[in-house]
Amino acid sequence: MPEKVHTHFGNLAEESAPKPTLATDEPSATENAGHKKKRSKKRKREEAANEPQAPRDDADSNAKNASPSPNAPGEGSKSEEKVDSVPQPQESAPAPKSKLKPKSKPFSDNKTNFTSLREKANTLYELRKKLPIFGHADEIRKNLRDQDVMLLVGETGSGKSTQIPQFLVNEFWCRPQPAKICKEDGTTKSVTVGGCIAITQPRRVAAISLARRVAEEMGTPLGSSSPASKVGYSVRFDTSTSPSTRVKFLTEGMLLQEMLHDPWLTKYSAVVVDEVHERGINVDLVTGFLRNLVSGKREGRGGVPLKVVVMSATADMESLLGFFQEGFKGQPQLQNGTSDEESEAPTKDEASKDISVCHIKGRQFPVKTIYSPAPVHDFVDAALKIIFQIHYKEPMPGDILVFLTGQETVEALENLVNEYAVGMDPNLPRILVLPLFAALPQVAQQRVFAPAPPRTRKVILSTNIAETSVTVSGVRYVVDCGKAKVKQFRTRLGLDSLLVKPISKSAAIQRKGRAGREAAGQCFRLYTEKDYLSLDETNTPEILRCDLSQALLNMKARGVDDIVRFPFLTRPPREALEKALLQLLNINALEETGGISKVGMHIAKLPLTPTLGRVLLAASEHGTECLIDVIDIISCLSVETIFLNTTSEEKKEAAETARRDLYRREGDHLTMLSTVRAYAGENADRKAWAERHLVSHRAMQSVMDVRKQLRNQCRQSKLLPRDDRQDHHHDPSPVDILQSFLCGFATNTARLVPDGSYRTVVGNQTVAIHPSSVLFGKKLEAIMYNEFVFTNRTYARGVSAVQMDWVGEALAGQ
DNA sequence: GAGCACTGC
Repeated sequence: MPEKVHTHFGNLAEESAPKPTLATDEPSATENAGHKKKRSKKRKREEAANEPQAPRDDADSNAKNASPSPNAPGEGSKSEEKVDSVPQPQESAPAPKSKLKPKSKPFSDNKTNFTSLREKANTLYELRKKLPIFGHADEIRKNLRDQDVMLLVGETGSGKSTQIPQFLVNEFWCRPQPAKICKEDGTTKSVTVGGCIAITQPRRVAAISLARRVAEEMGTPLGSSSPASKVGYSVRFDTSTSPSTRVKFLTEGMLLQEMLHDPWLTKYSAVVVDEVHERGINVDLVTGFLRNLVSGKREGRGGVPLKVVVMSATADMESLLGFFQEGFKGQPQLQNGTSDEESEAPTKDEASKDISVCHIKGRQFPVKTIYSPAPVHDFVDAALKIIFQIHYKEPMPGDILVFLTGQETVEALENLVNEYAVGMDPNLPRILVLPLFAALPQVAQQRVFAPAPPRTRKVILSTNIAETSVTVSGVRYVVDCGKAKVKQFRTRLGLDSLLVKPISKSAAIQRKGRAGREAAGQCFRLYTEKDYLSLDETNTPEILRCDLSQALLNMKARGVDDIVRFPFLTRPPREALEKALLQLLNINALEETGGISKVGMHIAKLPLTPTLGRVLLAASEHGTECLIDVIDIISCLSVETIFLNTTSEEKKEAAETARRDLYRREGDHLTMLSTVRAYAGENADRKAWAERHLVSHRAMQSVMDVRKQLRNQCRQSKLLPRDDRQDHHHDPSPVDILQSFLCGFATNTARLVPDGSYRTVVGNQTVAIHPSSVLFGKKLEAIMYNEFVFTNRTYARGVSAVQMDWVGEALAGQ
């Protein structure tokens, strides 16, 4: 029910703003109202390589968001850093005959204009010198000469992500060191340790664009474009490095993968863990492994130290400091026992006992905070008032960024602002409303980065995507509803909940900061100061909010037998750990003793959740054809939803008909299979095919990437024949496929009860088929589902019809 | 009758 609320903010006069009667009289302004289906939705955000975004005037975030393409829209709206673009090599260019380096990848050094690279680097150097971190270079170098671990608090805009690797790369300890390592049989082996710096990032876009930026600053070609390239990156499906790579940006997951093969990280002299405050689960694993590595005897590195820099934007350094100190305290004194005398590695034992801490101010303009004087019940309505208040009162230029909770509230407010703007004083500047959320099609997202037309104020209505992932320039006003949707895994129910929750103080500060990137700004918080003070300090780490089975299997695969003694940055509750262990036992990934099984080892190497990995192995027992089909389905399940929502009514009709030949009565799994097959079988124009069927072309491209990766892996592990180049035109066997899935998802099943609803087989919970399912509204004996999610009610997503006796068998088999 | 944000040999 819409409530009339008075949102009078500070001393800002309200009378000049139009009275938003619409907002208060119109129920649809609320979170659950119905301004929906106005636009095509559900498309994954463009991958890094195609993501043009406006550059910014601070190097740090500029690099993280900058467009890879020199001609991308949005680039150059700020001129400060706009320099002649460096020639960007194209991966697809045919290999020219190069006299210089015949072994090099297609891209030739004779095309790389080193002079122009150097010139550009010189220009950039002038800008680098102005970064807040630049004056700390010597201090940072000294810290890391003396100590192995450094914690660095660098506020946004300090330039830490781009500059730290450059400060360190020419240090003596960063050179490759000859070392001898003891092998298990007692013999020693001469190896080279170190030489490279790894910098981890939570997102692929950031990893790629930072690499590009640092390459420019260092005046070196990027990645695999030249064998002389000193800067590269590595993200899933896209690794670009050269034999000369000294600075490598990678995603956290990628470093974990590298550690699975090289637990001692022998390639690296230093690992920089960036954006730790975001606290994704992978950061918790990485820091845990790194702590063991730096505080241990380094025998696998021949005693050569590994420098670790942990960087965060928020000042929550005490817990990190305590975490690493604990590691040094608990370990035996470093005796450098296995290192050899010729090694030039510093042998200062005491160095590894200490940790340095460095604090760098950000470069930020002041932002004035204005709180709501009274609690706000309808933040869409409150935001509407504030938007027009700002627009009427505040001078141009100055765009408005509004943080909302989800697509629904974004679209509701979008409609209200547009309706309202019609009656606005024609002498006022115009308002351009721009929605921004991850499911928004790429083209629509890009409109946010284009500068506003003359005499127009942009009003960006965003989910928390704008908090970290995306930077919009031109913003001077932030309106913060104080809430966000958070996914939380509830261990006891095995249920994922997506709920609107208050944000943390650090998120509130982050949102506010978005107003002060280019000039002084204002932040309107749609909650009281008292509410602010009662917020949690930091975001709940992901490790406390997610299913731990994959993380635990990962640890087991690395030989961490005693999970309880693993150094967790934040220790998950015992119950969550036990649940995950039980789940791994159920799918036979662990032995009864708790050690990893052969099956588990196999699953751990797959880029899949343990359950999906188990399904893949089960399918291989049903034969090659079943495995091929199950890989197609699993590929769909590991990307965002592949079906787009229909835009207009007429289009909907046509699309529904076109899609109907893809639908399978067995359920979503076989529907996905038929979709992948049809898409892969389309040789003429896959994009047009996808459009005709209202299937997300982007999602399908990811599906094909995953499919290729999984097929390759199955070939390597001999689950698939090496020469399966023939097309797989066999008829799928739904029974084999669904029974394979039941091997992983036996507990994700529900049966129909007499009142027509479904109850879970384990736990007897009520569950409804999600409206996105092809089985929505159908009554079947029993269903199996991939996800059990709570939003407004409990839903099963990724649903297929199964028989109760299969479920019984599958449960018995566990 | 519905979709916060990320990510992986």
